[in-house]
Amino acid sequence: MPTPSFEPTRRRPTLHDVAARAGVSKSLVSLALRNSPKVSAASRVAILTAAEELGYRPNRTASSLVQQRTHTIGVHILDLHNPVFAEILDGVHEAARHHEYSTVLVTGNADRQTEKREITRLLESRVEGLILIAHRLSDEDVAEIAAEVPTVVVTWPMEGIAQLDSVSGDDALGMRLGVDHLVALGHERITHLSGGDNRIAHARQAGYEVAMAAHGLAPRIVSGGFTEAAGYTAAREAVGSSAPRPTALVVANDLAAIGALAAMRELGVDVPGGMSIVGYDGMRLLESLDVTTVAQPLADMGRQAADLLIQRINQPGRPSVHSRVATGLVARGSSGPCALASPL
Amino acid sequence: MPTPSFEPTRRRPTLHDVAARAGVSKSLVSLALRNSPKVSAASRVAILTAAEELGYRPNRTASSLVQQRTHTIGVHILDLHNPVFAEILDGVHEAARHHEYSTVLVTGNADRQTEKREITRLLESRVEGLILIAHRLSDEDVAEIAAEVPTVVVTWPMEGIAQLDSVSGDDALGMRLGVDHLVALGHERITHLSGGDNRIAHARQAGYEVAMAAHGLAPRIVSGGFTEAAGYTAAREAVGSSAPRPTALVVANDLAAIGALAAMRELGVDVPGGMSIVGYDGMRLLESLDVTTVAQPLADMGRQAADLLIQRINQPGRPSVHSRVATGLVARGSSGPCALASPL
DNA sequence: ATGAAAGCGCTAACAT
DNA sequence: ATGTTAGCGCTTTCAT
Repeated sequence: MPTPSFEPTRRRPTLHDVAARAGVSKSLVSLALRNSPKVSAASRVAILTAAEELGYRPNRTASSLVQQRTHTIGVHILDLHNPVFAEILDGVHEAARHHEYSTVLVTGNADRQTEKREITRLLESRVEGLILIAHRLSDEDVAEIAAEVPTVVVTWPMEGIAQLDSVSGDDALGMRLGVDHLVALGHERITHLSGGDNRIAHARQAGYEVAMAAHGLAPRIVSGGFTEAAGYTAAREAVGSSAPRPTALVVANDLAAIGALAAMRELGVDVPGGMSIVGYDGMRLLESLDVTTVAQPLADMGRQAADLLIQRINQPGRPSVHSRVATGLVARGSSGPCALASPL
Repeated sequence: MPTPSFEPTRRRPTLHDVAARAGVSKSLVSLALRNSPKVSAASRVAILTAAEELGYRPNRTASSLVQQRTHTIGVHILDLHNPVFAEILDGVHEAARHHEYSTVLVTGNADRQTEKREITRLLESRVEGLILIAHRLSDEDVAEIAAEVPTVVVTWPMEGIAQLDSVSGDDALGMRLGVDHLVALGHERITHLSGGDNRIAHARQAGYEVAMAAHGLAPRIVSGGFTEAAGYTAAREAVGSSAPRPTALVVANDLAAIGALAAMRELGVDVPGGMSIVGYDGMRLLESLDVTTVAQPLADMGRQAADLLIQRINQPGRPSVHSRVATGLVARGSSGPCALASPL
C-alpha cells in the first residue's frame, strides 16, 4: 500500500482529484465513499482505487459545514487528575459510540475562565450536544449554554432549566450512609473534611450536617478541597486543633481521603485503629488502597448522560430528566470500631 | 444581556444576519469580529452590538474550511485512568495555550482498532499536528500518520521516521536506578513485574535485565501489565511461586505498583519490612501513598512535546528531535533494607 | 446510474 | 474604511 506524503508544496487531494482520476463526477465519488447503493460496482471500484492511490482523506470541516451536522458531542471534564472522571467517561464513550457519535474532550482545569473558553470553542465547533462532567460555571452561564445546545450536567441535579438534563448521585443519602457506618462502629467525634466552596462540596457538607443531627451528634467541619493536597492539609488541621481529637473523618471525596490517609501516616496515627476514614465517590483505585467509601455507579452515570443527551438531540422539546443514581457504602479497611467506645 | 434561544425552527444567526442588522457588509463584520484595526469605531460598535443582540456565534467549521487552518492540535492518550497521562497533559495544555493552539483530546482505551479510528477522526478534522501520549499502533501506522501530519510521540524514542519527533525518559537508566537503589539496600532477589507485551514494557524489562546483570544478579520476571489489577496479579504470582520468595519488586509502572502493594497487604507481607516495592513514572499520587518510584518530569515532557510539535508545524522540514528527559529515583517508604541481609 | 449546479458560513483579494 | 466577489471541500437537489 502506498504512503503518499504531503509536503507543504503539494495540496491534499480532494474529492475533485479523486473524481478526475476515477473518471467520474464529484457527486458520484461522494456517494461511493459513503457506501450509497446507487453506485455501480465498476464505478465503486474505480473510485475506491483512485482514493486509495491518492491517499485521499475526507475533510470533515467541509462536510460538517454543508451537512449542518457534526455527529459530535462535546464533553467537559472538571479535572483530568481525578480518576473518578475517567470512569464516568468510560460510560460516556461507550454510549456515544453505540449511537455513532464522536466525542471531543476538553478540560478547564477547574478554572472558570478556562472552562468558559473551552466550552465556547466547542460551541463554535458546532458540537451537537454538551456533557458537563462537573464544572465551575455560574447558573446563568449554564442556562445560556443549555439554551443554545442540548446539555447534560453530571454530578449534581440542576433543575428548572429548559433543554437541560442531569445525572447525579444523592449526596444527602451518601453522607448519611457514611455517617451511619461510622456511628454503627461506635464513633461520635466524626469530623467532615469539606470539598471547599463549590456546589457539590456544599451538598455533601449539608448531607453530613443532617446526618450528624439525626444521630444527635455535633458536626465538626474542617474546610478542604477535592485534591489529595487539600485532604492532607485539612486532615492535619482536624487532628491538630485544640478540640478533642476526632476518631473518624468523613471526607468530601476519594482523592482528599487519600491525602487524609497520608496525613495520618505522617502523624503516626494508625488507620483504622486510631482514626477511621471514609471517602466519597467510589473510584476503583480505592479498592487497591483498601479505603472505605461512599460509591456511585460512575460508568453508569456517564452512560446515562450520553443517552439522555442523544435523546434530547433527537427530540429537543422533551421534558427535562433529572436522574439520580443509587449510592452505596463500600466498607473496607480504613474504617473500624472506635477505640474509645470499647474500653480495653 | 439577552439570551437568545434557538429552537429547531429558528436558524442560527450568521455573519450575514449580523451584517444586515448592523447595516454593513459581511466582510466588515468579519474584520470587526477579529479586531482588525481597519474598522471605524462607529462600525465596530454597531457590529458588536448587533452580534450580541442576535447571540451570534462564529462557525469554526466554516472558518477552518476557508482558512485551511484549524489552529488545533490533536492529542491521543493511551489511558485516561492512569494519572500519569493527566500530568503529561498539563504540560501539553500549557504550551499549546501559550502558542494559541487549541487541543482536542481523544483516547483509544489502549485498543489498537479504537486508537486508529480516533486518530483518523482527528486527521479528518484537519488537526495541524498530533501528539501521541503512548499508543498501541504499529510502526507502519505511525509512519503513515507522520507522513500526513506533524507528529510527536511521547514516552519512547521513535527514530528514523521523517516529520516525527519524540520525547521520552531513559528506561534503561531508570531501571538501573531502581535496581541500584534496591541493591544498595542489600536486596538480591529482586523480581521485575513487567508491563506486558508492548514497547515501553519491553524497554523497561530490558533495562531491568541489564541492571541485574551489572550486579551479577539473576533476573526474575513475572509478566504483568500497566494497571493496578495486573500489578496485583503479578505480585501474587511473584510471591506465591515455588522459587525462593523475592525480597523486592521493581514494577513496570506506578499503577501496577499500587496493585502490588494491595497484594502484599492481602498476603500479610509487610512493606517494606518483608518486601520492598519500587514503581516507575513518578506520578504525584505516589507521594501521598509514600511509594518509592523512578520519576520522570511528566509535565515537562508534555510541554516539550507541544513545543516540538508547534515548531514543526511552522517548519515542516526541520530534522527530527528525540528528546530524552532526566530520570531520577525518588526514595520513599515502600523500599527499605533487606531483612535477610542484616541478620537480627 | 451519473452529472451539473447550487450553496453551507466564512475569509481574503481586490476594488473603491 | 467599506463593499464585491470568488471560493474553501463537500453534500444535495434536480436533471438526464
